[in-house]
Amino acid sequence: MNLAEKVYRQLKEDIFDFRMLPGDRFSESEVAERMQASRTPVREALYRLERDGYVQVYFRNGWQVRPFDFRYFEELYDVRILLECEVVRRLCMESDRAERLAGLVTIWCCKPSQRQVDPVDVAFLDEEFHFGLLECGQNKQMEAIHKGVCERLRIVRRLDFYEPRRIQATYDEHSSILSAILSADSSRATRDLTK
Amino acid sequence: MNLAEKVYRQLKEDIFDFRMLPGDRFSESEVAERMQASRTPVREALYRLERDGYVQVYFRNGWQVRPFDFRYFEELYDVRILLECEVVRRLCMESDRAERLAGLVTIWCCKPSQRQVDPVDVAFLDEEFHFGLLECGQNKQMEAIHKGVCERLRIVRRLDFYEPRRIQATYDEHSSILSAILSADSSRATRDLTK
DNA sequence: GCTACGAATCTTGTATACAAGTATGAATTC
DNA sequence: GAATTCATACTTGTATACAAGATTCGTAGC
Repeated sequence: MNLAEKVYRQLKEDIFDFRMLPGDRFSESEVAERMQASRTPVREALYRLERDGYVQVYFRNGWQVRPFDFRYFEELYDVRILLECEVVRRLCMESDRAERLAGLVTIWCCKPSQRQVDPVDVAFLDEEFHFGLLECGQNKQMEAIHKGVCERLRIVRRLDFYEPRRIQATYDEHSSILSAILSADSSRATRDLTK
Repeated sequence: MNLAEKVYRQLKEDIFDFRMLPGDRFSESEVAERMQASRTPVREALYRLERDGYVQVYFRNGWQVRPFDFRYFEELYDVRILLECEVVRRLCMESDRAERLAGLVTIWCCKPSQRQVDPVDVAFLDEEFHFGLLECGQNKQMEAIHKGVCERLRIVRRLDFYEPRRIQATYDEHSSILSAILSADSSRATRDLTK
């Protein structure tokens, strides 16, 4: 793996795990020193993160972790739901949807005793659920866009699963969505997805 | 403007205008020499273009303009239509849609004698039409994603407008879509968008 | 003629040096 | 004390040097 790639991932993790807080300012040299690298790969990583929307550069005046913007997250959430609803609608018209959804069904439509309880695990599974839906959609570009949107939402979604009730609700919602799709009830499935 | 930014735009233009053909291989030094710059800004531009999906890098083995992939374009087109239909549906439920669409209406619902005829102009106006729809959607993130999709489609769309019949059809379609939205007929508007 | 091998050349990946602009803070002036 | 000016340190933007790996092509050997 590239050094630039490593730095990119590390920085993203630092932002997701709030080791670098929204609004924090920093310089390329600081990061380079912390990562034991030169400025060149650090700059590559930073410009990638800038395009991803996580940081911004000021002309000859340092970098900043993008401050929180609730409207931004709401809008992304809106796009995520739009894409997922579309895939669900299409899936409801496919005859082989049961096979395509098999993997998700075994994870989410399990007995209550077999449900995961660790917030970190559930957060991960939850993201996989939404990715899994898009994988059924037979449109790689839509999938890629959806993935990008989910990644950008991850920073706020992680916080959700520290309430046990949220975990239970997620299981209930996801199994409901899946059963709705299996019975080709797209309006119920999209309703569940939307709330 | 940055040198890196300039190089980025120039390269993109070169790809759009087929001065660099899909499948062409090239090196950073070649580009640097042609652009009268060093490899540093050229590399920044190339990595941006790679993330945009226009070129790809081979490990210590040069770059290539991404070859044509029709499935790729079809899928992007699918996403574009999905986003536009959604905006149109929402627009049909807004009471101030006439004002928001005013700019587009004056361009597209004009007398036949006032229609543009130059393919390049019409291609530009066409893209502006689709951007314009998304601007009415009140979701900046959706707008940005849509813009990215349209840009990636531009390379194939440019070719469309060298048929005069295509120009006339575009005017007819766009004015039909706009009038459908104005009368809050979302099913007709989305049907027109889809074909 | 065909294969194997190796040097030369090319490529990107990374580090570093320098250029150009920005902010900061101490000294100066009023 | 307040405002201004200027030197200094710090930032990113760019060019260049070097490292490490890939390819190519000629040559030796058969």
